[in-house]
Amino acid sequence: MGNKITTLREIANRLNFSVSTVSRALHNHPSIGLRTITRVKELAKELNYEPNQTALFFKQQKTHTIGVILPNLKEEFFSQAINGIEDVAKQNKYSVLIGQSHDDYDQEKQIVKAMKDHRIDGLIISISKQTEDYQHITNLKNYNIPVVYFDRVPDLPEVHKVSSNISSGTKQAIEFLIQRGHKRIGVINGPEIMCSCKERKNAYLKVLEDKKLGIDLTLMVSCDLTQESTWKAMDKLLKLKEPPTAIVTINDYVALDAIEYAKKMKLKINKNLCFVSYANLPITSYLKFPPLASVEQYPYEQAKKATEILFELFGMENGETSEQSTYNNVLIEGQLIIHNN
Amino acid sequence: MGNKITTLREIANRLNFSVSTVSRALHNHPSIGLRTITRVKELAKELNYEPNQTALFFKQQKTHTIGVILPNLKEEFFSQAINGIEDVAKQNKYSVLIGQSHDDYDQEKQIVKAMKDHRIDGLIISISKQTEDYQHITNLKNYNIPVVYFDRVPDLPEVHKVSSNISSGTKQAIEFLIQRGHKRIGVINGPEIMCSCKERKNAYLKVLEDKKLGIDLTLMVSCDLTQESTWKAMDKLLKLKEPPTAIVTINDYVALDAIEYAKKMKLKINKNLCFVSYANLPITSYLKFPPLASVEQYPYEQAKKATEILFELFGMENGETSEQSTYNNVLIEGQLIIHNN
DNA sequence: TGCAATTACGCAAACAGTTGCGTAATTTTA
DNA sequence: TAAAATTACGCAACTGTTTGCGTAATTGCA
Repeated sequence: MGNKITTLREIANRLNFSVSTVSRALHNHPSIGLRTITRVKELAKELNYEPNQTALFFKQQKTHTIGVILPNLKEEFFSQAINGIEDVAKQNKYSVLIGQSHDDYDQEKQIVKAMKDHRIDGLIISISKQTEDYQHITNLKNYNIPVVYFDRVPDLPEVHKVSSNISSGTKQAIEFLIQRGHKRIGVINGPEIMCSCKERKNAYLKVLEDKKLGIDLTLMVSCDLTQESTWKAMDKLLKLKEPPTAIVTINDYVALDAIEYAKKMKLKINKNLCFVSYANLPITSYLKFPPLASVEQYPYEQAKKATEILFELFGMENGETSEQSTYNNVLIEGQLIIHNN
Repeated sequence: MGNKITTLREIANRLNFSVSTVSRALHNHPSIGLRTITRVKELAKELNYEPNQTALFFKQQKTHTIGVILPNLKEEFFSQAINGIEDVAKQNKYSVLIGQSHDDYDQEKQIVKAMKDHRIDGLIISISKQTEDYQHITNLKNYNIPVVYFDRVPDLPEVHKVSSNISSGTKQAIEFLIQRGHKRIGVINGPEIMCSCKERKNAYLKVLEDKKLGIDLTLMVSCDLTQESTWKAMDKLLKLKEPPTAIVTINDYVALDAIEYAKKMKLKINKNLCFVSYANLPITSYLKFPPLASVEQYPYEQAKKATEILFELFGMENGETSEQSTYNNVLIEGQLIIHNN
């Protein structure tokens, strides 16, 4: 019943050893006699001794915990990502503290603070769509908490980050549409402050230029990822004098909303109007009207890689506490997946 | 730059006070003079003092952390649930340690151990579909770690749990189908070891009896939630001499797999063969062939309630360390949502 | 048999903070 | 003006574990 938790002292008292001897015995320290080691280990097992991690966390200034902050676990993209993080963490015997920003800057800030207070050893973060300044995050280096960004990464040079290669993904998407004969290709992009959106924009323009299709900036609109703003964006595109015959959307969720709007407007999906997007969510395979194709961004791999980098940083810390000279900026190649319908 | 983390000692040394005075000053202890309090607080602010939580965790034997173990965040049900948990945790200034069992008993055990070692203050868990014995969890009471189960709860009397009222949900589902004229209603249930599955079975039988429809046990098959076993289950049902005209499945994911199988068999979904399930996933609204109806189980509310109970338990702990006389067993009423198609 | 080497263990500090108790210094009271 | 009350602070212990250093006890060797 009142099963007291066993401490080193308890074992030491029972065997008339000092606490330090017991500690060393359990760690097979060479200066402890074999008989002592045996006796200590036996009693430790009998009493089901388990070291008090909080004491260790405190002493070692390490919590064996990493923080993970992402916008929203409801998005399959992120719930896949967290698997990659958990898997690597588990391999390294680390625990995972989770927090969702819900794409809200203030919440993100709060969570970062809570995790810093919790003395996490490192942070993996995909920033909220509202986040424009990163002080609350970069500030963590004052506490020696390394940070690795993934997917939604900031446009800063001196950070570690893993993200999808939006340029090549966009190239694949647009070229796919051009090959299918589309000449007017619209884009529903995300908020300009998101780094990936600039990249998407530039890649889009570059492909059109390379293919000599001519550039019409009215074909490029943006949304803030909500259904409402997506519908507004669709409205703009469909009201053009020459509306697009295909639309590339920032992700599958926006695509679904856009498709819903198009249906309301009595357009035949993937006939009058084609859609291509990013993320390649598994659920699209069950859909009535899925996008024609979607750029798979490998969230599991992105997150896994980010976490691996974080653990590499843990390893390096010992050697050079000073500023590192190199920052990881990993690009994961996307892959356009064409859905058969 | 090498911004050292400020400690109480640092402040004490600079002001020539003792550490204890500084500590008390920061807590507005009445025995500290106003001037001292002011000076201490000023310097603390200047040096950006932040208490070392790991030291506090250690001293107070509390980590202000709750553990959450669930089968899989990929399921929207659970990613909604975690919002409920996070919200309540945040209100109480608690952090959330996460772990996914991936419906694997051994992984669940490992995670429980890791969380116990981490000295979480309490645990919220939805058990894996493989879990038959609960010792690894009930064992936590030896460490004074209270546990609240939710959704997938064990069939034990002396535990705190929150789950969906499967009986009433099932009643709604079956009666809905009967009202629509169905006389042969099949069921694809989950593994018998899952507590909710027994309940579903009993509720099903009871409704049929009440409505005097006659009971044919061949209409009730089970699966282990994988696509493969769902297809096998469908195969059994469809090969009956008199196959069912409607099928109730344990959840929407199984429904989707079952529907896919039915399509392969050239059946007209929701014409030849109707489906009703549980969970009411948001994605079903985008589906080509959604189930006719689905029992909403309010994962957010379930999880929120479970977490609230956990915090109540935290509060009680002080008063009575002995065995509590009452155990929470909350049933959340489900609601059959009929999808318009 | 006496000295060095080795073996086997204990002491105490350190991590950062909280808190019971003790005690100077100041103020109030008679 | 001395005693009592109050104010304002410090000492030290405590949480569990690790680890540098010191030292008895044992062994080896000459």
